[in-house]
Amino acid sequence: MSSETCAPDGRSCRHGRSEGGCAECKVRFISVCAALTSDELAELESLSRHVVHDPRGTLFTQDEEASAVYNITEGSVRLLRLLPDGRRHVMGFALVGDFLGLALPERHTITAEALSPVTVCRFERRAFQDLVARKPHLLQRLHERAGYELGLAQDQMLLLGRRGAEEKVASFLLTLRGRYARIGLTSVTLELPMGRQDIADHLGLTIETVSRTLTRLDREKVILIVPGGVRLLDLPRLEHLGG
Amino acid sequence: MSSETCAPDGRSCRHGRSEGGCAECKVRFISVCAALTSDELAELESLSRHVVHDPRGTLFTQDEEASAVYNITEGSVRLLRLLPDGRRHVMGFALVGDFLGLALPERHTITAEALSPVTVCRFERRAFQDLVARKPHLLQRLHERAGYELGLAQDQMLLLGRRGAEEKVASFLLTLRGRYARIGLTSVTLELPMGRQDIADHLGLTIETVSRTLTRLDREKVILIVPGGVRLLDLPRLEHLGG
DNA sequence: CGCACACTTGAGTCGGCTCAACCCTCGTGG
DNA sequence: CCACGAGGGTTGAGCCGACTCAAGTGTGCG
Repeated sequence: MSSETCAPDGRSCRHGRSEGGCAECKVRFISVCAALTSDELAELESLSRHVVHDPRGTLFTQDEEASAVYNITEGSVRLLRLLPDGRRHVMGFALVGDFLGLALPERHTITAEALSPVTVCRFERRAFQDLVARKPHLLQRLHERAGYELGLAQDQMLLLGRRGAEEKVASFLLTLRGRYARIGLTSVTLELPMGRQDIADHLGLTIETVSRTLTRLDREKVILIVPGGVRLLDLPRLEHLGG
Repeated sequence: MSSETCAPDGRSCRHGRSEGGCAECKVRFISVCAALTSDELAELESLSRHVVHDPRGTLFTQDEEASAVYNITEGSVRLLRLLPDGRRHVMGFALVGDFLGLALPERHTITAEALSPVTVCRFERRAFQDLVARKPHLLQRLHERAGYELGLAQDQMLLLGRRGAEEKVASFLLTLRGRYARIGLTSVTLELPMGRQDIADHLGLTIETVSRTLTRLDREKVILIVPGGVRLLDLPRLEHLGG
């Protein structure tokens, strides 16, 4: 574990060279890296640097210049936008294997904060951009991924426009379940690394409404609230509620 | 004006070879085409076919195989998603210069319907994809555009999560104004090619609430409702209301 | 004229928000 | 060991704004 210059609040960030290397990386086949040959992977690896963030640490901040792009190899991240008047909206949550900054923007449009201990594969944006320019099929892959994100954003808009707190919460749980499944996590118990306030800000509800709705679903034995998550007891019913 | 096979409802669609050619195209410099040299433009032009849609005509439908991508050269389009239960949500509106299908999806995730007489530059998806594969900087440009779209989607999510009908409507008008400005249309009068129901479905409101809100803004002399649009009378106030 | 369609306006209801209190867990320190 | 406080979560009472339902007003068109 080296000790280089780090994020403003030094406590929330440690650096280190990749250990097993990309070849053994657990997100090797679920992330954009899957588009690369082992040669290219080696090249990518030389650009990468593992960074660990403590919970509540900031990966990057809205409007700040985008100096790097990130691939999450461990932990969960919340992505949010702040309004001038102080209100906030949680655009989404990034999980293991998710790529942050795939639009390769000049400036970040969102803030990313660690929800748990988070490990990311960090690439200098400039270097990464150069690599992309030389590897069209990597760009292709990034673009596909961006299309997927766009689809998620559309789903989310639909959800927000759709009224009904129950519908929103049920749909949120199912979506999260689907995303976990996509990366090979199919436990009956759904981890909720984010707090109630985050869920509320994500769904356009208040924390009280989220809490009440979850409690009601629990009372009706659709879900079971457990520490750190929920157990999905009655999936058909949940799907019926969520659309 | 040739007469080839056409959309299912023949009345809403006519084909024709580009007239002035891409070089004289009015969206030449505001669309993705701006990334191309004149040589490439010629190549692109050979793939293109102008198609005219009557109002209410369908350009393409959600879930259907994406056989082509489109560049709008005239008119406005509404983009919507249908839910199994019949509810609909208007994801957004595409204006002159907008590119449809830039994620190059296998299947369309949305339905596109003409709001007015619409002319598009239509490219077979396969051929277009081949061209993109040969021209990395065109892909680059598409990807940038996708990033821009993602930003718009985030703005829209923020808007939907934010309560307050007035805030939503004001923000919608300002956003539309900004988009018109971006393509060189800076009239005081804002064209609203979409109906009240479309605005409502876009903002997660009901048609009555949209109507009432516009009426109130009119009464308070912030806007003036005119046939086919609104005149923005008190921009500072509107900006204050919309954030 | 009469119909269709888009939009407006009004009255009453209801779901989620606001405000406020309370509960529980966990870490800290006497 | 318990007291304490902080933070996250839950629960309750009342209110308010957007929805629902319903009727009315245009405007264009055959």
